[in-house]
Amino acid sequence: MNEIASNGNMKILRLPTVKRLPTYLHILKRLEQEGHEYVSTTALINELDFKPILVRKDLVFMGIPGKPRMGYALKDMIAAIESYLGWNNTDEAFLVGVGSLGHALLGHKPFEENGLKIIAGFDIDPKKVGAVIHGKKIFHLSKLSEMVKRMGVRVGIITVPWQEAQHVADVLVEAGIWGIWNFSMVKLKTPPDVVCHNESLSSGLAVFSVKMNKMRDSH
Amino acid sequence: MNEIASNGNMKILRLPTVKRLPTYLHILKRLEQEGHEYVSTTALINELDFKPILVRKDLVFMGIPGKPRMGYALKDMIAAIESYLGWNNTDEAFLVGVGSLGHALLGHKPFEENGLKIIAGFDIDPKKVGAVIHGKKIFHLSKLSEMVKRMGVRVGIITVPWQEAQHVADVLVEAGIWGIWNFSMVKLKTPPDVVCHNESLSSGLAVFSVKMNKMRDSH
DNA sequence: TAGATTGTTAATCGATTAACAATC
DNA sequence: TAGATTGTTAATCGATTAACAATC
Repeated sequence: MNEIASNGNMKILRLPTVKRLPTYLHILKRLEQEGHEYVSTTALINELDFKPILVRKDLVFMGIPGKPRMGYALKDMIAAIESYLGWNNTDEAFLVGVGSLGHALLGHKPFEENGLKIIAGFDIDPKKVGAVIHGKKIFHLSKLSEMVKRMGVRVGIITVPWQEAQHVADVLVEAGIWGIWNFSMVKLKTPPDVVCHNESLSSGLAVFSVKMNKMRDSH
Repeated sequence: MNEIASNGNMKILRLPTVKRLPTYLHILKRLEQEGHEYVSTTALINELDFKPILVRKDLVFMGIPGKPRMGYALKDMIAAIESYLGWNNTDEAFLVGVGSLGHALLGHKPFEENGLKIIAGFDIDPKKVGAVIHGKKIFHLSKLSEMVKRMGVRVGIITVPWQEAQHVADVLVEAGIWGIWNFSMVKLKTPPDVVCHNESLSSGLAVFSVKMNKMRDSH
């Protein structure tokens, strides 16, 4: 009856749940390091903005069983979440566009712990090509296609200005990439068998701005 | 009857709508620069992942009127969205934690266009203190409180490792900050009159990872 | 046993989508 | 007028919350 919990592949996407998983993971790892073995959802919300029942629903969704009176085994929860996210095996990625955002992502350590290893950067700026940033070499964009093919890289990260984004996506797709994490502000046109996920810092700023305005109004 | 459209203050928050606004804004500005004056929601979705009716609902929510047969006036839409977000007047902000992410945000140009001007950075690393990054000077954390008070800065951006985040938040709150944009992975304990918005790159990566896994499974 | 916690089932809430009348 | 588009009202969908039985 419960298709989700009993289905090992877990094909059903519940985005709100997925977005909460990294937060859970972070807290659970902390608790584990502090020597805990079990945690209850009521204890968890001290570190969390969500209600315990919501956490429980998320865990049911991933098929993680708890023990009445005890809570959930940290080791199992961590393993289940990491496996669900695929963060226990690493994808190699190329990053295109070494501006200030690209620069930061090249050095963002959590990505490597979370199954995404950026192995090189690409740009067209001669001042950047040849440089080594956070230990990763920067190549000219013209090398991208050949290197994707030769090295079998599956993931591309786009941090170029929006005007260039579609062109870069076209090159990546042509080279046979499987997924694109797009930090530019444009909707990319890609074939249906390429995963394309758009990330927008501006959306976060918009929410923050509106919350601030609301607070200001009430003063 | 329609409290939202008729209420100038628009106190009601609809987060999903707010998150879409920056995307609209970006497209609308582009169209305006290309010389268009009006746009219909059906035309808009060429550049968008949403359905036209959803865009229309969002516009009704902000009280932006359209003209049957013509669509919406770009100038009015842009002005209304910017005013709703408060992106037409600028907040000054301090950024704490000049690691690779902080470094990038200091140089992230869209923020300035969107009402958020980072005017200085703070860190405790002697190698960073005194430096100038993307034109912004880096001060020692110990100067933070006094400078917030003296300069009347209202917004703090936290990009320190999670272990330090609560301490930095405490300093900001004590100094009288109004809002905190928190890029660390911990839930900050702040008084109710301080706006605190958490941003998580990991959530984005989680969604991307799960989409990738799903695609892989279907191969 | 008493009590805390899980996990199921049902209720509520809010957002998206559909249908369609109103407008130019 | 005919046709395209807005904007209202209703229907659907999905996520969160509440209530409570099951479990240790």
